[in-house]
Amino acid sequence: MPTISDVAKLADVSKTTVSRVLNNSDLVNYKTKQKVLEVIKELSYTPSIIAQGMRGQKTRTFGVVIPDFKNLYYSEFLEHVEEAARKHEYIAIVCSSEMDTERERDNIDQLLRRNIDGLIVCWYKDVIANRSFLEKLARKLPIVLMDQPSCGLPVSAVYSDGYKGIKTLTNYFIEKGHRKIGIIKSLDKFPVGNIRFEGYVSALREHGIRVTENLIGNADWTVGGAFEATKKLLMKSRPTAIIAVTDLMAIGVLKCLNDKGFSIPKEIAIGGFDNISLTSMMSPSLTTVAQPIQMLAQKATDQLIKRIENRYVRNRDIELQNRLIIRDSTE
Amino acid sequence: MPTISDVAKLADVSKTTVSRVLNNSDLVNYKTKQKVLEVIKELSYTPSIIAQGMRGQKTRTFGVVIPDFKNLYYSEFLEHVEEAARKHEYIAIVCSSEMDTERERDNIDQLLRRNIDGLIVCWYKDVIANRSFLEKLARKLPIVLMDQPSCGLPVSAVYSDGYKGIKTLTNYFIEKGHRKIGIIKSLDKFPVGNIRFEGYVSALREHGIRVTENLIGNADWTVGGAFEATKKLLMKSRPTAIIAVTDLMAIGVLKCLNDKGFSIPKEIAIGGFDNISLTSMMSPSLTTVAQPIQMLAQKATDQLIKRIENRYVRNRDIELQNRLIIRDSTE
DNA sequence: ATGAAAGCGCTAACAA
DNA sequence: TTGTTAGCGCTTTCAT
Repeated sequence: MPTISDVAKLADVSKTTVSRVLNNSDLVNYKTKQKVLEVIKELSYTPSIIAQGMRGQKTRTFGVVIPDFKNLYYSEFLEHVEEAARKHEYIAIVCSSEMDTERERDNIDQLLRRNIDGLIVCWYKDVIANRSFLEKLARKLPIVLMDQPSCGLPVSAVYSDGYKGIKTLTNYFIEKGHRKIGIIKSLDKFPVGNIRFEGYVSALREHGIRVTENLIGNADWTVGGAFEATKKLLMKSRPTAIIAVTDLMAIGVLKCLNDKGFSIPKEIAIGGFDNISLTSMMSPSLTTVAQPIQMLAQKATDQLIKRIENRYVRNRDIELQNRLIIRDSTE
Repeated sequence: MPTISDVAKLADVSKTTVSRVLNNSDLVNYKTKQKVLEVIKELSYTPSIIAQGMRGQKTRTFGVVIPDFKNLYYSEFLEHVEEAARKHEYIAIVCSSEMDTERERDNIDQLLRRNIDGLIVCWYKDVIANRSFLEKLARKLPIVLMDQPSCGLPVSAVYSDGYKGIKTLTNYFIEKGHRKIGIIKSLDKFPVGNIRFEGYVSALREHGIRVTENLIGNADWTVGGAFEATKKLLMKSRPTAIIAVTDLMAIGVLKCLNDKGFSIPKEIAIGGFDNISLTSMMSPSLTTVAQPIQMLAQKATDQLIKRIENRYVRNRDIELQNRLIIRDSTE
């Protein structure tokens, strides 16, 4: 790889002049500039961002940590983050923790050591329990937290309201006459999942429907996990509708119901959350609460870059609307 | 972020000594080492890989370019690449070109400017047509080409034999008595897709079955594309089995057949390629040619890192075996 | 309008 | 066993 010195030598100018040309300074004579540009082209030279970063403390690179590459919600998210980053000539380094906390911290360490300018954190873990970790991190560089509000932490946050989303979906089922509505929620204390679950509880309560333990299944965030959870749930009860707190899990629910020979939506209806593109390609296609994934990604990226480039930009919570999309898995 | 100088000052030694401690040199007194380690811990200092790279020309970072984040084959591939990279304390920067050539070159440029040590290229584009581009690239850094042989290019390659895979699948259908076997292949001249298609052609020929245009559908590599292609195909003919050259596309085929009310596999059987984890979660579960995705990822990463760390390691083609997995989409 | 020199954080060659 | 010095590729004073 040619360096700025190579260019300088060939163009018979100083490194400074080359640097000026690169940065479009107007303190350089037209002819000189042309000559330098020619040499740059000839050597197909591009400045090393690493070296630039070394000097200027900025690498035009930010990190993205996600829990799981195989969750299509993140696939679509990443696709849009990448696109948004490109527009600003930034590049994203993506790390997946595969749902392992230690691995996640490790990944973040590795990213920090590579002088990233900022970080987008996709987490379904408990923000509060990780408060001090996040606070320490936020002191080092701008952070955007995805899919949940910032809860007073010194970070920006971008999300849609999972509580409202699942509540709307549940209300829809209730309006359609369903009374025995099952739900496949997430294990443990993952606020992203819990908040959605709370929406379900609230909708039932408001309609005077009792929340019963045997209509509630617990699963990790995978298709297979939801499949198993649904199996268990069906041994305890016979709902007329099942909600999954993510589309990926809804696919597992669907598989289980299909295997057992239930007619969908006639015998059991299904609703999901996210609106990943695959939902429309299931049989039957899945009713879901659509998150504006592209907009979420774009807002997150834009907000992060704004904070990186201007230290006076303040953190903020950006809430976007989700909306119910009715498909064939409900009547 | 604290620097090596901060540590040196606080520990009252030189930067060199700190550096020695960091790199486990044994030329440092035990007590000094303890003191330095203490300070390192106190400041929670980690050396900047950027600065290390600036000096030593290595960043322990490699690039991965893929065509599409939403193809679960790549999701799974990435998951395993990440894991393999971690073992060597490398980190991968992933860029998706979203099937856009210009964007891909752009991404590669951006990666190069960040001093990556090597590059894994997932391509279904024509290697030959891009020969000079790849040759130039390979002169700059070690390259591993995925999913197709190196065709004499100065790169390493890791793949399983798509020709043999689809041929095996096709033969299986033929043995089961199928004669009208449709195929959804990829658009244009994408060798990865074409090679698989050739396996289909060869199997038919060997059994004296004519290859008919109206049993062949063309699609991009998406679920939706395959869905449309299947629709078209069914207007021209009524196969008893349909092969898709990727599982993702098989999902599109399945959706189309389900929509039309065909009983699977009784009226029409389906076969795919890749064995992404979702295949077992479709209804019915999909018969497919399993690529050893994890092993492919691991071999690719290991080979790349070997080449990075020892310039005398030679490029090689690594071919792994795929195998047919029978599930419910075929009898 | 141009260039020389210093310095970003680190390591390696050389000296002590 | 430890430290001094130089330099990786770049930008930014500060001179000229």
